[in-house]
Amino acid sequence: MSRGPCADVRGRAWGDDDEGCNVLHVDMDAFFALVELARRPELRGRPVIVGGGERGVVLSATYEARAYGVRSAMPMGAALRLCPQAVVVRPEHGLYHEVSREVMTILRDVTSLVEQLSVDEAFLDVRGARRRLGPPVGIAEAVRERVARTLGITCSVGIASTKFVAKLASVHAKPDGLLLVPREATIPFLRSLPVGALWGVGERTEERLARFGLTTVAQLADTDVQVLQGAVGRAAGARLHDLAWGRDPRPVEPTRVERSVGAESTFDHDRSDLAEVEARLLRLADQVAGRLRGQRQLGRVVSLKVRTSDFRTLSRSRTLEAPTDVGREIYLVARELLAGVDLRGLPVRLVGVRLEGLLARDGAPVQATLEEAADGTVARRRDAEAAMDLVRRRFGSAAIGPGAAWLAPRAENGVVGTSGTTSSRGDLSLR
DNA sequence: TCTGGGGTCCTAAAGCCT
DNA sequence: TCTGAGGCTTTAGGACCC
Repeated sequence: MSRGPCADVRGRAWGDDDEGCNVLHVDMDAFFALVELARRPELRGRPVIVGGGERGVVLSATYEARAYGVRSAMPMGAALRLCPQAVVVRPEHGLYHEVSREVMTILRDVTSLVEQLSVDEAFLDVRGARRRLGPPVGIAEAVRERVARTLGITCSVGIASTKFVAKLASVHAKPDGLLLVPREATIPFLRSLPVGALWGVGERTEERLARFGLTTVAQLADTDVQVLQGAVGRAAGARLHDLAWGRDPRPVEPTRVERSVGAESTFDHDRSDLAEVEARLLRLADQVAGRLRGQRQLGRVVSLKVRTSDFRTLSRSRTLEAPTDVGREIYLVARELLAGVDLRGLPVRLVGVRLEGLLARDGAPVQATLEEAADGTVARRRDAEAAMDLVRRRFGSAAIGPGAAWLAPRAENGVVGTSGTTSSRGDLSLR
């Protein structure tokens, strides 16, 4: 699923000296698609696209589909025009997370220094594993063999002295391959790449750099850092210059702290009725709160995201007096933020809510306001939602939900100054 | 062609405080 | 008391990654 550079360096040997090359980047090949093939072998050899939905995009595609130009994040319509004979499979995220957990277990058998980047990739620091398991290339081969044998899917591994170069190496090893970039080959390897290969250079930055005549990493490396900073900003300019010279001191971090938790959803068709948008918002707030409680975390900043039919994205955020993990509180703030957004009369395409400023629940104050704390409303609400968590764990996520989603989405004790009946009780509905 | 959902990080403006 | 500088925080938005 990585966006790969297109320089013709694949298959070139960069040497076999692994001295100081302790970082492995393990990247699953066409992860979702190959997981589907593993359980449906009759699809092997055929172009398969995982994605779909009314307004979906390609989440993953087999290499047979990619041969027709199908890429991840491409709208399904466009993908099917390129490859009409493709088999479309609806994603099953629960399954992919399960397989992902098994992959990570295999990786943690090698070393405890595993930094999971996403569902399908991870960095390993194998410095300490060398004595037990041998050189990094052997470790990488063993990992690839075990993943293929036990899970029936393939992965590619990049080996280098830094995380960034290991990641680039795995891209060039794809599919089902392995590439070592020795420490002394780092600079020539990097200089052979286009600027788009650098971490943090997407479409916009690539265009901006091109206006300065910079299209290759070599050109970028030879450019004064202040010129780069003028082109792409202070932080990005300095970082790109460092990366172009192979400077990347970031260690492999097995315990990364999450900075935000959010949920968003696109309507199957754009909605003009605000009540429908609010109902979706309530469901999302409930989801986010449930995840926060599951992680024993609280969030202090509620952030709302709205995308209108013209694909304009607006965001609003508010810092709470005290952090929360209560869905109803998150919903009420998000709804107020929504009321303050000028939609210019356009229908809503997407709505999302995110909690930022996370902290561990243990020891943090949980009341929303002094008044609510005094009458125990928030504590009761929190208990009710925690009870819903238990029901969901036992009977599934569809078993219970916040009732106001379809009962009376705008009737909230006059908090937002709307009319309608009020409901100060739990609003729980068993489905 | 018509663009998902989960995130992270950066920038800039504005407000507040010292 | 007024003013300005500088730092910090909040907010909005953009770009990027998988």
